[in-house]
Amino acid sequence: MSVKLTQGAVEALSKGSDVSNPVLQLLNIRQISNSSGPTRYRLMMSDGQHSFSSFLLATQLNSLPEENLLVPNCVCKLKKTVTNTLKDDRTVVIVTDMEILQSAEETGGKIGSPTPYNAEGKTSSPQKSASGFSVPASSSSAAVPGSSYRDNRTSSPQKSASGFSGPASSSSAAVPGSPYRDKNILTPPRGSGRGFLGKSPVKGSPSKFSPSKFSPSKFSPSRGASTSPGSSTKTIPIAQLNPYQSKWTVRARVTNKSSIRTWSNSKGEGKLFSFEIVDESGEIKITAFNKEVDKFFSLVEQGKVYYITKATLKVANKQYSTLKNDYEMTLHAHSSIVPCDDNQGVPAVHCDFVPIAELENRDKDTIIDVIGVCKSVEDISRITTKTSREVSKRALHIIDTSGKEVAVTLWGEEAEKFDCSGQPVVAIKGARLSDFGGRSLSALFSSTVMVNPDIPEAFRLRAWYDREGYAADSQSLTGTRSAGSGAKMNWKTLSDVKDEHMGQGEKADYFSCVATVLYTRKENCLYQACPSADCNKKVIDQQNGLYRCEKCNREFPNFKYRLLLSANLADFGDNQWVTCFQETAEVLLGQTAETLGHLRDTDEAAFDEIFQKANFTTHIFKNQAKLETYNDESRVKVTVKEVQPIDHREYSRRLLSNIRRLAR
DNA sequence: CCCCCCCC
Repeated sequence: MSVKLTQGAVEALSKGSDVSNPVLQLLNIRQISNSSGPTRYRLMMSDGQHSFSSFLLATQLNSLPEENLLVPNCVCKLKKTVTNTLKDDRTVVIVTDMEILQSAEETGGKIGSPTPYNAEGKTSSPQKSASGFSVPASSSSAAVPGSSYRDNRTSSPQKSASGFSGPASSSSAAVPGSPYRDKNILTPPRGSGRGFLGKSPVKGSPSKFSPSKFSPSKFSPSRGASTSPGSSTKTIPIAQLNPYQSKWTVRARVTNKSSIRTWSNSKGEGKLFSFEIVDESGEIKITAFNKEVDKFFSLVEQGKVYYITKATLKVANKQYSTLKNDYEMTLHAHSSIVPCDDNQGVPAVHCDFVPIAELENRDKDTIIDVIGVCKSVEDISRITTKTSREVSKRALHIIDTSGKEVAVTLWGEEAEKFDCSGQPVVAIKGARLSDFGGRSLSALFSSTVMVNPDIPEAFRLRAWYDREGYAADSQSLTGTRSAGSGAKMNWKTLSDVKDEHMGQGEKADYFSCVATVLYTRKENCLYQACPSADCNKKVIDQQNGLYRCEKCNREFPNFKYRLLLSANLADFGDNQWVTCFQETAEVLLGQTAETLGHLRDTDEAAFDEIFQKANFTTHIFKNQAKLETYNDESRVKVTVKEVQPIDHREYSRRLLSNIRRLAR
């Protein structure tokens, strides 16, 4: 047996004590009859010592039983649970995240001889039910929180087996409002001051919220004892919100408020707006529809802190959200949003600004935060999307102290309303990086665009721009058709060039590399060329003081020297022979062809020294790789088109960010 | 109950 059950976990879970990632065996699973809403599954779990049948699977985990993964005898790790205690101290443990550690086949059967756990500690007298589920006698069907949902003291306890029964076999399931028939299970009860939630229930690991970011102590009663107006309910961290509790209040800052949008589809039409809130523990999206739009739209302001309570929690559709929360909220008629003047402990909107120059090294489609001075704007334009919708767009060009510039596209209302007067500082949280024109950015619906935000970065940028930035000769990462200068460099290592078969296709390939000159071949690097300004043809020495150009069909009394230099370049992984023509060879050797020709003829030692000095120098090379066929033999020829000195600051920055990217 | 993230 490779897995070990966590003894004592059943008792701990049922008491709502902290137990981290307990390992339990599933003994039985039952689908709860449900006429509306999603199917619910009830589980009987065992820790080898005790079994307990009041586990309930959160609906977002329904795929586990439906794909026959969660079947009796399999062993599971419960990664996240919520223990809810009912009025009469009965308990239900809702499993909101789990992992199957060992299949039923691998496990082979029931582990140990667990006895039914009796929460009250009374002597349990298990009874065999029709369904084969044994339950403590004292709890009967009521281990399921059926009646409590309705504050239904008058409904007599159901004696039916386990509360698992389907409609035909039991009266309990036929009780109107039985939670498992009622999608209200996802809605906190209202009216009753004591509903489903007795104690602070969330157990298990804080999950994706890193402990460093979310210290539970910060929410301890002493520190987080804020209360919402008109209620004695303590605020709870957003990370602890789930659909299985009622009477919660969160205190959080609005980070991203949408405009009002309308929809019309087969299911109907209406309007909505949404916003996101954050506190120290996490974030969540909130949506308001129709009447709630009228009620809350003007109240909710970007950046402000509110108490929010009585909204419906539901499982978030991850497809549409990048927020770190499994749930989202919908406001309803009884929801309340109250401004809170005390911002203490509620984090301001936090941005992790990426310097514009650094965008070159980030992957396409990455979501990043950026800040810069809006140096210029393009005119607004209307475009038609693939789905033939019309939308406004406007590109801003922002620059930061890295001296680099990038285009950012705003859409729709954001584009129409943007006021570029006075070259404001613009910060965008959650922009998407695109590779259009090299590198550019696009605002999403989930982006927050802030003009002249009150943050230190903005003040620094303002000061920099007004002092010197405005005059800077900036380089844009977003290339334009007219000026290719900002075009993206196609960085390769020399081994990439071979591995990727560059230059072996029909067309030439272009790449840039950082490489060191290992060797320059001084032999035959100079030739005597036609002295005509626009002819570089090699001339024939007539040995009579005249030089003949076949191309110009003329004889000249003179010639000019031209360079055609072979060099061997190396980087850390490979080397490569390349050809440098006149201009690039002159840069590499640091001399003009004329001087070199003269030296060769007059001072051979000085001539040699120039080549020695060029060796082991490192540059940025922009190259062309092209297939060349000669005598039926083809090989890739690499020609250097440009040699540039390395900006070491820029180079180290790129190197570092590449290392970081590779490490991710 | 929405869920559009676009274009050169």
